[in-house]
Amino acid sequence: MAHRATLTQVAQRAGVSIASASRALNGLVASPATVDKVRRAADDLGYVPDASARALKMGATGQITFAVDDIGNPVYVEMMTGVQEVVAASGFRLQVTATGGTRDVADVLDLLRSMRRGYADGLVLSPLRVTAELVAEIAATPIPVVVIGRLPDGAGVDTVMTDSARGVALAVEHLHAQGRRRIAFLNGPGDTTPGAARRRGFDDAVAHLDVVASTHEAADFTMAAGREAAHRILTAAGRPVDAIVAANDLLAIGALHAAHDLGLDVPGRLAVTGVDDTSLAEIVHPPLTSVSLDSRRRGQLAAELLTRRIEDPTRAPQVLSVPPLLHVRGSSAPTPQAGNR
Amino acid sequence: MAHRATLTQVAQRAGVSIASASRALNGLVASPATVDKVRRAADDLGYVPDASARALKMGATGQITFAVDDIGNPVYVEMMTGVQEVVAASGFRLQVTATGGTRDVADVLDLLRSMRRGYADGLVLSPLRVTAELVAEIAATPIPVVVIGRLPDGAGVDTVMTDSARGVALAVEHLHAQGRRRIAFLNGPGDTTPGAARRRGFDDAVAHLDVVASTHEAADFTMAAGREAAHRILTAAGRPVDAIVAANDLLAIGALHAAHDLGLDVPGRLAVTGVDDTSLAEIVHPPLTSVSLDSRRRGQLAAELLTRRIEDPTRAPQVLSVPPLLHVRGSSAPTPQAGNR
DNA sequence: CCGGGCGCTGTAATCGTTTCCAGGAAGCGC
DNA sequence: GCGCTTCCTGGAAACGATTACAGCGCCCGG
Repeated sequence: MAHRATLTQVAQRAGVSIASASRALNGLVASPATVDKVRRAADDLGYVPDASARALKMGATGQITFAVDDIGNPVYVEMMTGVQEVVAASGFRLQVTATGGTRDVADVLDLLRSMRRGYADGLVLSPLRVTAELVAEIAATPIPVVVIGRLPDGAGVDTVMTDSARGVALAVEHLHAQGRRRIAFLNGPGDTTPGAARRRGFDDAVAHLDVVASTHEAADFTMAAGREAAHRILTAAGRPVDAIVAANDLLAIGALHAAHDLGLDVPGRLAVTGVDDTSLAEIVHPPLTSVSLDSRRRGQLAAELLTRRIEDPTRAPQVLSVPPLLHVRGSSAPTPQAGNR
Repeated sequence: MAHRATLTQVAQRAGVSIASASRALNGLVASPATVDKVRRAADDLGYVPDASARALKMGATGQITFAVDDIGNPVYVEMMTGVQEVVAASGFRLQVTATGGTRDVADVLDLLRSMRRGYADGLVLSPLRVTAELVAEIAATPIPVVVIGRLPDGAGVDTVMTDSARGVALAVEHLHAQGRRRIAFLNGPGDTTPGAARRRGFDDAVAHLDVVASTHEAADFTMAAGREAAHRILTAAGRPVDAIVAANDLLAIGALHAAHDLGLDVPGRLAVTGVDDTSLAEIVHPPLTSVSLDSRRRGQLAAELLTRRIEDPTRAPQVLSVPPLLHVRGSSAPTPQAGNR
């Protein structure tokens, strides 16, 4: 807990003015002799420039904020990794803020408002729910914002999206090709952006296929909610479903558990697919077929958009998209009798 | 991207001096009339105080940094959650920095040095490896640091530890009580702090038990490394082991996979236990018996120590400890046919 | 020998806040 | 009416850095 040296002290010790000291340290015009003296003095004192003072003077903090709704979900961890990679490479520091639970949209508004204090030079945001208020607040934020997700058309904000509707369709088509004909869709809350998109994808996909389809909503994008909802699906009266398409990996894993609880063989009696292709997909048994939306890549792209916009705030807003990709694993294996486990 | 209003503008609009404006907004002495005028002006202009300027003047940023080695491990996510809870409640903002991969200790030193720039008012650190250099650098850091883990005695740093050696012993004793007698310890890198402690715990525990014990090291605290090492353990010549004690959940899950690859029934032929009791333990099948070190609680405690020290930097350094707790689940069920859960 | 240009330096202003200090206007008791 | 306290206010100095500007010495050509 030693005390910090200031530029004034360095200048004093080197016997020059603070202006010269600053110039010497920043590689601006200065005689070799001065540079040498100042360098030595700075080293002796262990001088490091103060971030707040520099930020105040320069009008830039060198920080970027990533706001995430639910740190518990590995998806966001992966996104964060992607963001961090790019952000660190550009010389920024990453600041992560958890905007509370999934239920509260007020939190993220608070965050946006607090950004006006100038904590960071840019913000990456991945909101679960998009309201008009949110869009307005983003527009009013004095620093560049990049959204991972989907905003209303013409929002004029840099965005990285993915076609998760198409992703769900990929899963449905895959299951259909494997001969599954009674497919249930296990969605998260329908009023969230991903919930709405994935439901649309499911509906569109089943519309032109000869399958018996049904849709169900879990209370949350969590494993517990998925397990509970899957129980309902699997114990409902009538002919049993032979496949569950879950809107995300956590829900899918909940479905795997429900199947196990009920003694249903996966993939023999029931196929299950997830979305996000998180690390969890390879951890469970049977390994989970899942649609990758490449969260890490989305994080990288978002960070790139952001750093580019910080450099040149006049750029036209850009919308990038990452295509979904189906990863087939054991949970949707073609034939029952392959019988792993 | 509207431009930001400054206190000067607010004061002008309210027709008072900036001193009065500042006082009015901060609830210091000011007449009701002034407060009213200033409030109104501030609202009109959408004024929010600038963080950098305030930080410069006050010498405090209102930020706390949490440095984590490996965001991929759910343990750290849980710790982060705990830290965030306390930190947010105290009015600080949390900044998370990933200090690269597990292999590089230089990173965390860089981070510590960069803290001297005054980015934050405090730092929570959970280092995987502790070197003399690290301890020295911590001592030289101008802001309070709290370490989650274990430092050399007398380091004089606030610390939150857990008795992970005892934790491993709990697992061993449990397995012994269930009748397991040929127990393998699946450790991560032995040169890490947790690796060393857990190995010690294992050695001590088996020393006074009638078991055949062996120790093995995986390259990393990851599932892939655990699977690979467990393969070696399970295919070694001689009488087969009937239990694997893994040094963490990821390794344990790797072992579950290896067992499955080899067609070994868990818990029938082989019991497996993990450490950390992460959310993954309940995701796998059979659910993993694991020793909880309550990462979230450790995060909370660390954050509390930190905020308290920030308030009063003269406090004597404190070392807190969280006791390990064994959570028995299916992967170590007593008898194959009991099949609980 | 003198003036212009060049290279380097120091003084001082500035970023947006907070806060010390001095001073003015009331209010009060006498 | 006078002195005192009380309350509020504005001016100005910080915090630690960057940087515009002016000034200094020196070299060089004419």
